[in-house]
Amino acid sequence: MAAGRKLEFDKQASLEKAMRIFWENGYSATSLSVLIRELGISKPSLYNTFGNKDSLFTMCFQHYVKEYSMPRYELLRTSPSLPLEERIRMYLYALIDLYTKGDTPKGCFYVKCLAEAQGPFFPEELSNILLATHKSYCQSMIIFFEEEIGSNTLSSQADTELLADCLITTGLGIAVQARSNKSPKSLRKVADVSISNLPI
Amino acid sequence: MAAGRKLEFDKQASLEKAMRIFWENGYSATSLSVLIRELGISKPSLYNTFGNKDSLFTMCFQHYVKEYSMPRYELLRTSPSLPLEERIRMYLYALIDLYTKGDTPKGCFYVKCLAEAQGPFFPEELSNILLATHKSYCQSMIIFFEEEIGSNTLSSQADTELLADCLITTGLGIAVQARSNKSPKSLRKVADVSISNLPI
DNA sequence: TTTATATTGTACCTATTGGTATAATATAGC
DNA sequence: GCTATATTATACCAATAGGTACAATATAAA
Repeated sequence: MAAGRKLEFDKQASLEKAMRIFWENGYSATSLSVLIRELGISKPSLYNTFGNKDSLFTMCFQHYVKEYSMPRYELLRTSPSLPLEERIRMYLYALIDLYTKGDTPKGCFYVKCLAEAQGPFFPEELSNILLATHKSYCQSMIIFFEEEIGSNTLSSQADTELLADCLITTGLGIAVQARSNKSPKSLRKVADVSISNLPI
Repeated sequence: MAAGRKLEFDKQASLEKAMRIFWENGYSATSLSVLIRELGISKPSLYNTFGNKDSLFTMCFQHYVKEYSMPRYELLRTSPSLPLEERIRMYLYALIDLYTKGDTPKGCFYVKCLAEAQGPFFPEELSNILLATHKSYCQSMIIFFEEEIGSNTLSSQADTELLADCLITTGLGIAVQARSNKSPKSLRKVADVSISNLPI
């Protein structure tokens, strides 16, 4: 173990807390003073552990993708015996639950980041990370559908890029609606219609 | 005419400029100093004409709804001889053009506002206005579909609330995708799928 | 032409922003 | 127990935030 005084707080727990604050308020509206007050640590401790505001935000975003987005995305591959349509339903329903239930803020942190990015006063490096992540998310959704073709659960005629775009767009729209207090019940109905329409 | 010195700038033109700045950057990331620099007016002039930052933002939002959202929404009622499906397509295509083309910022100001609202540091009065507007937008979309039933262009069995939710959710998702640099071409394809799926 | 009113420019206000220097404090290895 | 290292608390920094007081300036009505 390295010499020196020990950290007096749990780094992962603090990251989770910070992420929820950004999730609720966005990057610009979240100040360092609020962060240190809510995390219960001092400013130098925050800088010592997470770098500056931008790098903390980046870590929060990656934490969200890893711990919140990815597990839902992976529902598409678990239960491979279920029809593709039903796995997509599981995926969308899980997103709806995430966006509307539990003790986390309403809506989707990922979508909030996408909405906030790209302005001239938003740090360019952060924008690049957010957009690159979204691009790779879209790409992996395409790959998912290609693999479905490979395992004969999807017609080889299917337009995988279109399918990916449709599914992702539905998820994004649902996220905005959830943030605006739409009920999970009505959003599940929307998801059902969206699924029944997919050209699969 | 009222006595006193005349305004040295065009109030409507300034409102449009301010709206585009908010559209690009959101409420929190837009500072008064940027606004007065870009509008080319002094701070007291801004306060004299538009109140404070919050009331200027509110005016910008209402300006957007009136001048940008509403005209697209009304495309659903113009050309009543066209099938409902085709009018919905016109509506969604017009939104896609707005979100991706022209000299206005990418994406949808309305969606950006919805995404930013409701945090504890976002002025509560603004949140209320944004959410109330969204609610009434959803409501008027329901009414639109009810009127379609009345004019026999939609089955009386149709679930108007579900139809409204689906159409609006699609529009919101497309707005986020547009902000994230998706091409209008691919978004039109998504819109087409979404329309072909509508339970009409 | 005076007078009442409206807009302007300059200068200023307090509070908060993101970020840091410094010194005290705690720990692990020797 | 000493020493090197890591974390802490306190205090501070310049820059900017939203907002205003005030005097100068321009205008329309009387």
